[in-house]
Amino acid sequence: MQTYFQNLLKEHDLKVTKNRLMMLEALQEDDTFLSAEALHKKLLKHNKTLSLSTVYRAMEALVEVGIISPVNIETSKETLYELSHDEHAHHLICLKCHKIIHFHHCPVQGYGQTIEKQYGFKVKEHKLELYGYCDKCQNA
Amino acid sequence: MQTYFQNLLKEHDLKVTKNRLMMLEALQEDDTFLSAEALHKKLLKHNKTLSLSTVYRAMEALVEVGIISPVNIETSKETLYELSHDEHAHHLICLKCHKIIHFHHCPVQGYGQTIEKQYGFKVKEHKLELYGYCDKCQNA
DNA sequence: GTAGGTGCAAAGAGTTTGCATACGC
DNA sequence: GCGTATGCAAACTCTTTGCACCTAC
Repeated sequence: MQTYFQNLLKEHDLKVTKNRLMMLEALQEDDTFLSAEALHKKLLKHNKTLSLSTVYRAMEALVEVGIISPVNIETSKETLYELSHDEHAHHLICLKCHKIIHFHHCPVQGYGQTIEKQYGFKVKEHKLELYGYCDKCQNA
Repeated sequence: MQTYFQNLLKEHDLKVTKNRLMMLEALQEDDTFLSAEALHKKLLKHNKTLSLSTVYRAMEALVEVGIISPVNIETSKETLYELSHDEHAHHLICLKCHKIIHFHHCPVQGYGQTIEKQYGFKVKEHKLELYGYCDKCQNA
């Protein structure tokens, strides 16, 4: 599995460093969004001198080549990061526990054409977030 | 028109002050989103000693009672504010000139039920933003 | 008169940058 | 060895807070 990330970095002309591999593994392990600070805190166990700015710089580089994706959600001021998925996805965000759930069906698909006709606006991408309460938090 | 805002403030048990009226008028005049700083800069003409923290505190109070709405969009780090509209709306955001256009038809309406069935997630609100290029910027 | 609003300065959170050193290739 | 990555400290941006004073009601 390490080999996979090593190749991924090489493919994008990024140097393979221990720090970057750790970050990618941590993101994979959690399979959810992590803030730069959360990632930093988590990885200090493995590299006591890891700097927060290194995390930010790595996130920047990885976002640029598309290996990871940043998201800014309403329930947090921090930018969160996750491994990019092939599939187009949106998010369910629990207002109580802040858990983030991906869902892959996109109710907005094809809607860009309607908008283009109506507003002369060329839609390139979109962001849909549903806020509410998850299974657990509803029953608590 | 001033009277309208005065009443609006009173209705929500907020004191009617010159600063707050100015802010609401400025937001109305622009009919678009303004950041706290943009609002502050704009109003310094009318009140030379207006403090940025006063703007932030006013925004907080006005958001709390629903007179204005905050939005965090991907093209700006700052929180932007606008007068609340009765109608449910989403946004088209130009990636070049950063203009924001409201649109009122909601393609996600009723979609919450599908999500609730599928994920046991109770949807309370949602946010849809379409990013792309406006009329003008497409032809430039 | 009293509670809430305001200005100013300082603090705080999140993020970015400059620079010297270390490391991948 | 060259160029990128890293650690550290400092700077920067946006926002919040403490406190004394002021103003709406």
